[in-house]
Amino acid sequence: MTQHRKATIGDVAERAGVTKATVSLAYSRKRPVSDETRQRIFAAAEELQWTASHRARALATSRTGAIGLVVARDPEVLATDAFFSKFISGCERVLAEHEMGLMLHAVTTREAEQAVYERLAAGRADGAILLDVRQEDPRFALVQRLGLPAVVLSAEEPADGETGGLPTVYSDDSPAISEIVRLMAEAGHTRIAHVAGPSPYIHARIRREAFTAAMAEHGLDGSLVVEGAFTAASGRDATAQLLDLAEPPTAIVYANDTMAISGLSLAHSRGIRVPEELSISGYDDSELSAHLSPALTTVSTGAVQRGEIAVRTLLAALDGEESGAVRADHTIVVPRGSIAAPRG
Amino acid sequence: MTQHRKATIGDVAERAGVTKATVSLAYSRKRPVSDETRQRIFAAAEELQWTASHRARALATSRTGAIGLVVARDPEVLATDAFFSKFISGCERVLAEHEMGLMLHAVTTREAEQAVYERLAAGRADGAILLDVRQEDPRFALVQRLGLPAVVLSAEEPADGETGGLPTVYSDDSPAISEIVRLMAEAGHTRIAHVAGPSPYIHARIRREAFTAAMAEHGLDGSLVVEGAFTAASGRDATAQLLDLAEPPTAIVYANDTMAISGLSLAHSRGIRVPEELSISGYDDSELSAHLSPALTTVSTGAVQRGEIAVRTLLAALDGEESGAVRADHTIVVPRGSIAAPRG
DNA sequence: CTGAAAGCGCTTACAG
DNA sequence: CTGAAAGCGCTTACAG
Repeated sequence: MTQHRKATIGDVAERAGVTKATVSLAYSRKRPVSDETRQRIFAAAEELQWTASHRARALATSRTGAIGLVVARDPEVLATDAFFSKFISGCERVLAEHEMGLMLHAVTTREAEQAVYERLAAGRADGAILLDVRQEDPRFALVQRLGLPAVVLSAEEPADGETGGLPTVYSDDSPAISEIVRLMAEAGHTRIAHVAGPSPYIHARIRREAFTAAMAEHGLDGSLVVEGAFTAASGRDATAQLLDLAEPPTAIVYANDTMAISGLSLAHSRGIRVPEELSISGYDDSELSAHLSPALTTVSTGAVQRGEIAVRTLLAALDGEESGAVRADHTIVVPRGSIAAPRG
Repeated sequence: MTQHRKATIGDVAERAGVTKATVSLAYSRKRPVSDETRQRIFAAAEELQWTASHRARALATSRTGAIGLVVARDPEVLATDAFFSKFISGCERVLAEHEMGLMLHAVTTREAEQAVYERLAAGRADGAILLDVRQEDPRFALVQRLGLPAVVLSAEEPADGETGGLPTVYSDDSPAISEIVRLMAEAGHTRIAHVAGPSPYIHARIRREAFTAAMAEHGLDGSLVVEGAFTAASGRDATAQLLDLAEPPTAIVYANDTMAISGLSLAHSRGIRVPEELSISGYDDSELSAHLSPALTTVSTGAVQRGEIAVRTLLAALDGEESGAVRADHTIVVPRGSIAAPRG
């Protein structure tokens, strides 16, 4: 009989000759339990192969023990973007410490996205992390209406009230872009282009603005910008467009590695040597970037650390702590072989 | 008052002048409810902004409404492997139809892996999908001991009892590899090498065996195999090793795109032109593969469809249906420009 | 240090 | 077609 159905806390209590409360307390340590009693309880649990039901615990504590992450990008992009899996593994690291889990949702439409947040709020998760934040992102209001605790991951320090009062983990993408522009400018490049990410994204906008600003600092024209979609296809197209110009750039700053890699490949196919004839840089520090020829100068975004920090911040918020904006300062340029002096 | 705490089914019932059971039934449609009553209930729910608590429902139904996916690969690999995100988005597609979710766990150690499965079994998920299956995978016994329903995703038709009686979704990786070898052999290549995945994985073994068998069919020596780790670094190293041979291969069959791309890049850096001097092929059909120069001949594995099928099979198993082994036949070769006749 | 009871918010037989 | 009640398996005040 005990063989077939899963043991419950009641079975353990009975076997140990105590009450359910005592069993619960023996594990949670929220109240002292005598050593002897504890031994009996643990032994009984062991024999019955009992572990507390997450479902029952969730109802009793009003805590699900999971946080939600919804990604609204195309699976193709997800696949090639180095950020997500690093970020997720950072999240997992700290979730595991708390025996919590990550509910991942991949959505492709706005309606699906909204439905997912509603489900998360209905008890599928205790909170959520908002990625790929857009200008005046409607999710800020949505999670608040739903009463779903959330932290937002941003690429710039949020202005007051910008994220609707949600705790924000941010890293400033600007300095890295400035440094790359500086590397190129100091190498002697004057015609430098930027292949940006989709403009609604804050991180894409920040990188683009940082590019333009840095160009100005060096007295260069920073208006040569083409908008890509973070995909290999768009990186290739944008690069073709730039190389077809009457006066093509001698250096290109890409907003992510995927676009940089397909751009590099396109250049090669046209017989344009990198970095001798064209300097390039990526963003994300994907594993591949280090193993290309030339290895790609890119930006490590500390995605793993940011995942850890984002989860810690969310857990703190769940415990009622106010955290406001916390800076995750792990963004650094990784110089490799894809930038050199321009020809002639 | 109703403003602050979330409304419960009891509040809705009271407002609609019915019992909680009727509210529940009005939504689940498990029993007829008169139109008029239903209207009143829906109106009350609307006013109170009520949605059923997943936590309470989970306890009452003994269903969590989520399935577990644990990936035991390095985040770096995850990041570059095109398979996972496609597979996950396939899973999501059908999970969304059932208003279910995906609990994702990234683990790096065997102990962590086991702990995660225990938590899943303790009520964090209704079932799990086993990926990256190894020979005599210990997880088969583990999930059975834990009473956790599971389906396994495999790269060959499972022999009787091989997966411990677990339903298996399989696709045969062999034909695609055979076809690639055929393409290379018919182009005139005789020294063809294989950069394999880690041998404990069944899919890596199958691709390797398929390579050797296909080579034999063409009367060629299929022993030139180097084992990689599915990473860019390992693809680069394996390629260097092969190109350093006294008689280097004229064609290389890689076990995934990431290794092929870094191999391609290494070849370029040595001034070896692809495909003129070296033909190569990948596996996975990553987005990048189509946008390289030359575009990579690769294998589309139908990862999205396999995700869908795996989840459907798992859901069927949860409903008590026997399914045994189901074939997911979506693996096809995607011919592109990276294979040509050998020189001279 | 431990017990007895109520409660978390649903669903599902059991009656009518 | 609907009501009243029990139950899912925990946790947490409340007593002692």
